[in-house]
Amino acid sequence: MSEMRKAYDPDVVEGPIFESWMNGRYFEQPVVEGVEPFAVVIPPPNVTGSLHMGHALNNTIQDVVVRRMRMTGRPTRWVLGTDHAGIATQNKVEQKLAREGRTRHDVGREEFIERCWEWRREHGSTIVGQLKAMGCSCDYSDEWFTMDPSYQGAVRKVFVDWYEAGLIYRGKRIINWCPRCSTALSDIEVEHEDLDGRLWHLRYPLKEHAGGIEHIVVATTRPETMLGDTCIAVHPDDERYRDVVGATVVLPLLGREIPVVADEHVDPTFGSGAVKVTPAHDPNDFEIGERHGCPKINILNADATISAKGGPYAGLDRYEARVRVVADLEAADLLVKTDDHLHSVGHCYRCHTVIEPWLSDQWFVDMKPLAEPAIAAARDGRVVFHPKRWENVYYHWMENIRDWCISRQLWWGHRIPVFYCDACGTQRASMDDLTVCPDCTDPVRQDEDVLDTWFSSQLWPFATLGWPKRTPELEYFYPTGVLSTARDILFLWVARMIMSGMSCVDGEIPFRDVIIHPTVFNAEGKRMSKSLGTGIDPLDLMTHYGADGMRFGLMLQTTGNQDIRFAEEKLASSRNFANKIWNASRFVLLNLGEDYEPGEPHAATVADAWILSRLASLAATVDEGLLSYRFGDVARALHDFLWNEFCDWYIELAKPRLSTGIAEDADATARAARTTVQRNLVFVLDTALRLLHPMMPFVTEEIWRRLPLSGMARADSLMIAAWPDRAAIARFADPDAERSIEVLREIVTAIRGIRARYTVAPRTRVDVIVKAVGTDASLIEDLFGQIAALAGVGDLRIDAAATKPAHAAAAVAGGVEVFVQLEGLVDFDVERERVSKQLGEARADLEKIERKLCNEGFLAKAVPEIVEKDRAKAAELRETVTALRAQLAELA
RNA sequence: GGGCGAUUAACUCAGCGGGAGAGUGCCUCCCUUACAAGGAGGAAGUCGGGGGUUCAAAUCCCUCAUCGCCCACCA
Repeated sequence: MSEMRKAYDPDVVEGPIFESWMNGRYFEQPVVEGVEPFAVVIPPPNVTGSLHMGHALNNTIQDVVVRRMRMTGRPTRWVLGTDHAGIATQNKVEQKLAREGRTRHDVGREEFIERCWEWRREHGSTIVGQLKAMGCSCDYSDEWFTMDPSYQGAVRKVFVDWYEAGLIYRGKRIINWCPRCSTALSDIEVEHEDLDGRLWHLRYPLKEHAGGIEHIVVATTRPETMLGDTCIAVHPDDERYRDVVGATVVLPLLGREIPVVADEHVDPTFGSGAVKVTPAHDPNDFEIGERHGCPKINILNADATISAKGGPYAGLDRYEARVRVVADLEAADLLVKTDDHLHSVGHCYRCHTVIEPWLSDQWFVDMKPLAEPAIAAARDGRVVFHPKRWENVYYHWMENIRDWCISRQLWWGHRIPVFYCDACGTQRASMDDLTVCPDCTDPVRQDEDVLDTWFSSQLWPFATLGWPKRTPELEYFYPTGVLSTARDILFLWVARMIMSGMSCVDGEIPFRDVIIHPTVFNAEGKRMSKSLGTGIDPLDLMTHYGADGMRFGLMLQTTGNQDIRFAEEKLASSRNFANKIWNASRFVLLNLGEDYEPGEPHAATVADAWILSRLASLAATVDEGLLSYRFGDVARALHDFLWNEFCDWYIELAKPRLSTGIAEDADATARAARTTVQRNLVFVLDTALRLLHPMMPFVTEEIWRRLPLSGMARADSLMIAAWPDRAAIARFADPDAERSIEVLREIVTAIRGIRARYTVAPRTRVDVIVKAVGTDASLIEDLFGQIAALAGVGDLRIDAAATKPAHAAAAVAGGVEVFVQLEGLVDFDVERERVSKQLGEARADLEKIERKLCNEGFLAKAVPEIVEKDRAKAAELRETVTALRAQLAELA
């Protein structure tokens, strides 16, 4: 094993460590009969994607959960794979073709799909390599892709099953059409954005006056859609329009005659109370049209130009047509007015083009029957959301669920397995590719469309375990344990996995715990976006801070909050933390030497008892914290223990025994003391490294392999070493020792404070008198040597009746007085100012607490422990005030 | 229109019913044989405003303000 460098260098360490994990095949997990397993499926990144901050966070979370579980001995598999990402991949390949001056239609469907596979072969492993760089412990030997042949079989099976069960149907509906992607989208793939628009008020003349009315005013935000109007609707109870219901309106510009109908949907208080109805381009208007038997005129082509139905406007782009229609209406004096109007406009979630509601034939899934059991699964606690509040978001969506448009007019994806026979007019879904009609033997044609990518990714937790085959993996690892993801795909993916999982796998949920992690925003609080240049590349972060530094920095920021405003300084401090641990470990290892005999930890001194007690507390905090997914709390606890307790105090407290025990003239007692402290250092470090490993896998592994462990404690890798048993470590809990070290820390800090105030050189010893009585005195007496060592004290004396020597600076710490002899150094003005300030503060505190103790309500109603605690506090403050008064008097 | 989250030190955030904390930054001193990516000491906050509940409120309730997110058939 190589020499430990002075500074931890992730570049040198991470590669070989990861390779050793791969070689050890620790990531792989076969079926082990009779032992309860634990599985996690990775949210499959898009095959087009590269690692972004959301991935970095989410995969750190999963790796932490998975690594902890693996160390507990549960057979653990983290299933890996990528998503074929229909629209995203198709866009990439189309862009590539465009650079060759061609479109997908030039190359044809077959070659285009081959191009997509080629693209996947070239770029598809990018993100997997990046996961490895992060140290993610996925099973890389079992990588899935949502277009794998077996996965295609699973998708097809679900489609056919649901089709035959009547859950999938085809219909002519208003769907969301993206003119740029040239495909339908589901409702939740549309992102609504409030935009400043306009509300145009148009005057539609009646063919013949009715009830004294010559024309009806209607309002619209999309004037060009008037080309497709097929009726005017008013509310049935609206007195103003009572006489025109049933009358005929002459549609401006086109001259089409359309009726006025009465419909409950119209809000009589909005605008004029009359609505133009365009059944082919608005979902509400579609409903009205259905109810009144009005024609549905589609005035838009797939690319959002005006269709032949648009008369003189045919061929114009939708926005150009808008301008022309408005201008023509104004010229005809049919434009009443134009208001500014803030309204919500739908955009494609892939390319942000404004979508058009468009009437077309599409495939849908009837969701209500699927949603019911999935709602019940959350209600009865089989599926639990973390944080819990997301459960309500889930219920709200699931209980108002609408049918899912699953057909996409793309080429890259799972082709809809429905075959049409034009000869006998039948259609059927089939597991096998059909060429001829089973009924009439005429040739059949397959549906041209592919399925929504989410239709295939919803099968991820069971299709990656071999479903529809009843594989041993499926029987063993399903349901999985944890699903961690971002909140923006709660509906798109998580809810649908629960529904499809329960539908396909015997009603069994796909996972028990759902972690909805925070969204990572940049330092300005804006969404990280590659295209906007507001993103941060996790790979850059890893080169600066190491994989461990990035991971731990993210964990520190993963609190209950729903957003993270990314703070890079947390990564810097995490890198420093790795270095701190590295050096502390180097210190421990350098102090083991030839003479080290491994053995059990032992609380031989107060310091030993204290650090073992703190370790017991840490083990409990980390274990409970990870089980309840409170990553921020766990990271903080590890950081505070290792840095502020182990490094700052225990190692310092250990130094005298280490050096004394190895001196030439060391006796048997001194040598034994050295051995004890060595064993304690190794034990505490070993345990802490195990607890830290899930969050900082590389540095912990590198150090741990160097520790001289034996027997049960040893393993080939920390990855597969035993997770600390917090119940077993709990035996070290020692509140008395914790209090003692607290007093020691206060006294040492007080002496150091005085030294700093008078800039006493580090090597200079100072003489100190401690004024203490009773238990304090004997406690301090026990810690004499250690206080002296830590505070640079020469002569340390304890005296119950001491008064402050003339040339001393004084401090009050933890109820005892400390006098530091500083011949000729003390500045009495400085001391006076300081002591009187402290006295003021102490008196204010005392006054406050005494008022409280005089309050009868407090004495009667507060819990006894609190009253007792405050009484003790008051007593201590009284002593402090007395001491400070005396000091001030002496300074006068 | 409905729902959710946030508002604590200059910055990023913990704390969520009993004496205001961390990291970063800032000030002073120190290359003391684990660590200068460090050590020691220090300054810094009427816990968004206003009500209320309670012996006790940063913490619970109401309300207002500001910022952010989600859902909704806002012509």
